[in-house]
Amino acid sequence: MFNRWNKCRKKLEIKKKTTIKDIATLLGLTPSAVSKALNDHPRISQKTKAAVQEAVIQLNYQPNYLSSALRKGKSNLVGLIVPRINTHFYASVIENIEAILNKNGYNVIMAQTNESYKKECQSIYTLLNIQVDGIIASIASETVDFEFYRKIKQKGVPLVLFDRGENDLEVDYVGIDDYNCSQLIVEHLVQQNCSRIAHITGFSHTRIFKNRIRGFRDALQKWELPVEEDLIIESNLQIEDGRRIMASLLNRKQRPDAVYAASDNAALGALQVLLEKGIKVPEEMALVGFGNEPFSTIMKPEISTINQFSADIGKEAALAFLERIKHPEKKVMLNKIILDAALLVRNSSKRGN
Amino acid sequence: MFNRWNKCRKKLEIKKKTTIKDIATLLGLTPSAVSKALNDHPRISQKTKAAVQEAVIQLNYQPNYLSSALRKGKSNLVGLIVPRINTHFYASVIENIEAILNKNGYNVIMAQTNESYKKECQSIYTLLNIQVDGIIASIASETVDFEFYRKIKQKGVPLVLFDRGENDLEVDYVGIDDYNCSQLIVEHLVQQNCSRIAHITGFSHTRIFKNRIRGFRDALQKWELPVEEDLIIESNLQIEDGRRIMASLLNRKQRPDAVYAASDNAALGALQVLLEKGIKVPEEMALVGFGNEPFSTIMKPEISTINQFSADIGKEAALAFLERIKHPEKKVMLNKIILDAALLVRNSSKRGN
DNA sequence: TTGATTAGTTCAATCGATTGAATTTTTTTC
DNA sequence: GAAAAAAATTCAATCGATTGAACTAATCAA
Repeated sequence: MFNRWNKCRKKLEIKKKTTIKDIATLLGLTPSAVSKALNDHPRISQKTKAAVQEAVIQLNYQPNYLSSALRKGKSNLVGLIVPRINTHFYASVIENIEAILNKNGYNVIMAQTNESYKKECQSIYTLLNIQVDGIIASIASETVDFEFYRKIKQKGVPLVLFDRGENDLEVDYVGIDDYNCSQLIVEHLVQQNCSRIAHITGFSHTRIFKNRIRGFRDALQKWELPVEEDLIIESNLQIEDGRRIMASLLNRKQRPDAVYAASDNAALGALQVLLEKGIKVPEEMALVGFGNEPFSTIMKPEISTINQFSADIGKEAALAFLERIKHPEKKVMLNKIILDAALLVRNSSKRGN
Repeated sequence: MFNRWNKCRKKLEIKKKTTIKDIATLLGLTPSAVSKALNDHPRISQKTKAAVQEAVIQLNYQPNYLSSALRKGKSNLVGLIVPRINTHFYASVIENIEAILNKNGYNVIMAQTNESYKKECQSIYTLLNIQVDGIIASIASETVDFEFYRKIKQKGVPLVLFDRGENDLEVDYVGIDDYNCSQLIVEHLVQQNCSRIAHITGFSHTRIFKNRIRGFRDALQKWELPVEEDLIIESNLQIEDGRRIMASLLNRKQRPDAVYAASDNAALGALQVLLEKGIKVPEEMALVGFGNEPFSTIMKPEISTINQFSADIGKEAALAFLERIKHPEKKVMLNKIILDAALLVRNSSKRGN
């Protein structure tokens, strides 16, 4: 099939793929001399290099990436595995990873897992198959078995995790201090005179949520508030879950006076219910989200949230990969890069007292 | 640098890259026999094929994608150029393109232009350099010169455009009927007894916005409303522009009684201003957006908008590419696939009359 | 038994660039 | 002007899989 196409192109003389051979012929050199000239080899004269550069332009030469990748044993491709690209957080991380890697001669191959373990395994398999030079990933929420990630390590392919990481894998990790974020939020809410704080969290097998829960519990104790287990509620953190859980919280005899949601989506769902029921925010119920998604500022009141500085996370993840490539001899081990995050206090939790 | 790493791996015997050679040695065959067995060549016996399959599992063999790509002259990579991935629309298109192409053995390389012409040119250059088997793109808003896209065509690389297309390029295009969408919206607003409709549009050199404007004008005439040129306002369609333009519209002596924004973001900005100024929506000002971004339903009132069925756009774009690959002999020409879009009437434009 | 078929493999070239060693060319030195 | 040193280039193997042609067995017909 493809051959027919190639032949067809040849016949029509559309196919003009220039190779170093063409340049060599044109200049009366050998392909190897041309290759060395292109790679700025010290043993090639300036005159020749200049001539080759000229010919490159003349013949509109583009090096065949595949052949050089094959020969050099590296593809200059980096796999990027993310749960979803449709949040501002991931979009921003991706944008920054892409920018930095592009600048360093790498291209990014994207794979979305849609939070599915199966899709994640497939993606890893494919990326390894394509011979990527490294993989940067944020683990799907479904994933509890890290066998496939271990396979990446075994193959000697650099692996960097961000946001959703896993200590046991003992690889580079870039993220924020989730434990501390919970502490910040609780501290802030306590200062706003809240005393019964509910926490809508994600799946507790995920490390980041585990940490947020831990931080939440410890902070309550620090401020001498009772830890009520039934105020810590697991969810998928989507809008619907936020609505559902908020509604159920409101039905309790003893309502909480503040809600800390581990995502802006959940916070948004909660806020919608509060507004619909005419409950005053933040007076009757203070609300804090997580992630600083753009929509957190479009509601009235604007939603207080944690700014994760997604751009920095992307940058650091890309840099961690480049560092790994530069120093392959370094032993791969758990290397956590914890970035600052900041609490953005907005009207959903700002009681004027 | 990389060689050192390779040597290092060899020394540590981590490097276990099995090649067809290894399989050949194990089974007492030649590499070519193994290759043919793997590719289900008719002249290889079933027995041998079975043995090879067994060995593949035994040795944990993964074919070297680079070498086969080099030999076959195709990379199984498809370039995907989008302005931004941070809207629901593009995220959804990408998700569906990826799903379909993956299923057909292709991998997707993503490039974001951030609406920049320069970045777009770079992306095209890189993708061609990587020898992608095709490019699926949505043109950046800055782009007015299509030279680089022509280069794709010249190289014989299949090109499919979606959403932001260009007739002159004469390639496959997948999109919706923008002209008709404007007509739908005007018709709806007229039926809600609106008579002075403003239109916040995008950069008018972009074909889709040109079409929406044309549809808007024609619809006004059809309904015998005057076309007031100063009610058609160009913008970058972001929230801020929506706010700014809405504010200026409100300052006019003769206010419009409806606004049709060519993006949900612009509609959102407009709505914020309206709510802040206490103007009743839709009674005093009806509002319609475009794109059905998820946030269009989180405000009160919910924003009426156009559902572009982004999933279908993605699917069709991927299929158009596959079709092109399957029939390379077909002459490349303008081939428009226009999908249905639907007006979602919500409270921002639903006057109870 | 010989010649013709067919099945099953192997051979050898190829894709295009890279690279260390070898060779040729040029320059320097005595 | 010959020998030595330095510079520039060529040689040839390589990366790993693919593929048409060639070759060897085994099977069949006459």
